[in-house]
Amino acid sequence: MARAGLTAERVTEAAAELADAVGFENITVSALARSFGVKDASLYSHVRNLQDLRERVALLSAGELADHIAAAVAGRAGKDAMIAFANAYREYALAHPGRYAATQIQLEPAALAALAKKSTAYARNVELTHAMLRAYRLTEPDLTDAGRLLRSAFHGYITLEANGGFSHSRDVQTSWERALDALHLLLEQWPSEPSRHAAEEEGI
Amino acid sequence: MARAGLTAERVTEAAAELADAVGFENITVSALARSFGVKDASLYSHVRNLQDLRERVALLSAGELADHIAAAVAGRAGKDAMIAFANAYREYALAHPGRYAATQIQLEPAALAALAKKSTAYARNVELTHAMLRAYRLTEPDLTDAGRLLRSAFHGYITLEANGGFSHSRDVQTSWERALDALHLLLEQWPSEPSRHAAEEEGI
DNA sequence: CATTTTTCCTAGGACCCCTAGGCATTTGCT
DNA sequence: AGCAAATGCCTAGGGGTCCTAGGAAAAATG
Repeated sequence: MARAGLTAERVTEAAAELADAVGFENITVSALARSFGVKDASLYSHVRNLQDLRERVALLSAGELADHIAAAVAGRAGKDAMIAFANAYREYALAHPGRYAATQIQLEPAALAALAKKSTAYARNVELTHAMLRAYRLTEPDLTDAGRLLRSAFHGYITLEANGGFSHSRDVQTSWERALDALHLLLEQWPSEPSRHAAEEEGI
Repeated sequence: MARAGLTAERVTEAAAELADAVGFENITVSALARSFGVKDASLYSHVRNLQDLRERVALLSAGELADHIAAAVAGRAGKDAMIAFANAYREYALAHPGRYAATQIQLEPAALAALAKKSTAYARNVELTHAMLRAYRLTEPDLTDAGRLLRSAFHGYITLEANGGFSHSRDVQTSWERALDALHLLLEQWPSEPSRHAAEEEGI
């Protein structure tokens, strides 16, 4: 019988496709085997187990996401860069929901270490965030704090949007653009110290 | 043989416990049955199927979350209310990760409609957000936009935190407090129109 | 062409979801 | 209290998934 020509890469790629189609949580070794016209046991020559498969999809996707963002941000600075970053991030997440979900799982330290040589897609994402923020002249620890807030807002907005969390009639695209305007403003005036006003009102 | 005394409520409650222990995605009818010392087929008298069980946990949790927030916000206004809201939200999510994850699934319209009489926990959460924001004197559509950004930031921060997305050494609690300060500032100066500055730079 | 390696297979165990149908316990009615 | 009805939990069983062990055929290597 002619062989299917499987490799770890092809399997991972197909798993990513499947994830986008049915959701990352719902990918299954059986379905993957069916899509190759192969018995499920055959896949275990290329992938250790389901968890391993998921981690491979996660690493693939994180790399793609970083590439997509890097391409969008290249040559831009300041607000332009921030907007481009945010839109690239959202585009990828909405176009590839399964892959994006994959990037959110926490990897085994082993999996991370094994792929450290591949310029860890994960670290790149954090680097990209920091590079983008440097235009706002923030220094540590503000850089980390602002980066966390920004990534939280992006990630939160996109997952809520994708899960139907925004039931209101207000247009989602417009809200997104307004959110980016607001975040830009926030970065320009990042409060370097906890507001004194609040501290006074708190104490008694 | 003595009966276990199951009801839909007790089963749902136990499922919520289980979700907090092993993760919402990993709750299983079998494990639940074992925890009651009962065969798994027995649970299907109280719960239609696994999806039904998940929806029940989601509704239970959404109600608890709304209660927790409402209690924290009661009697507060302005920044106090915003901080209390945010901290209550985060507390619940970190203390009950499985339940919190449950609140993020999208419910069947049928499930929502069936529970509409129970003052839909979901609508209450949106209401609470809007009530909190009214102190900032925002009007529609800014109210919706700001609410979406705020919920996104909270949700995003918490899920990233829970999934180990903040690997940096900077203290997570401090970052959170700084994020709340920043968001307060943002709400006080919410930009009612897209910034003209950006519009000029965009065009050519 | 012979040997080694790789790819894919069959067989099978463990766990899970869910349905059908039956006995036993509890409840409600007279 | 006694009896019927409703309910709670059971056994039996089918189908799906993950994964391992060991074998056969194809491909790669000498």
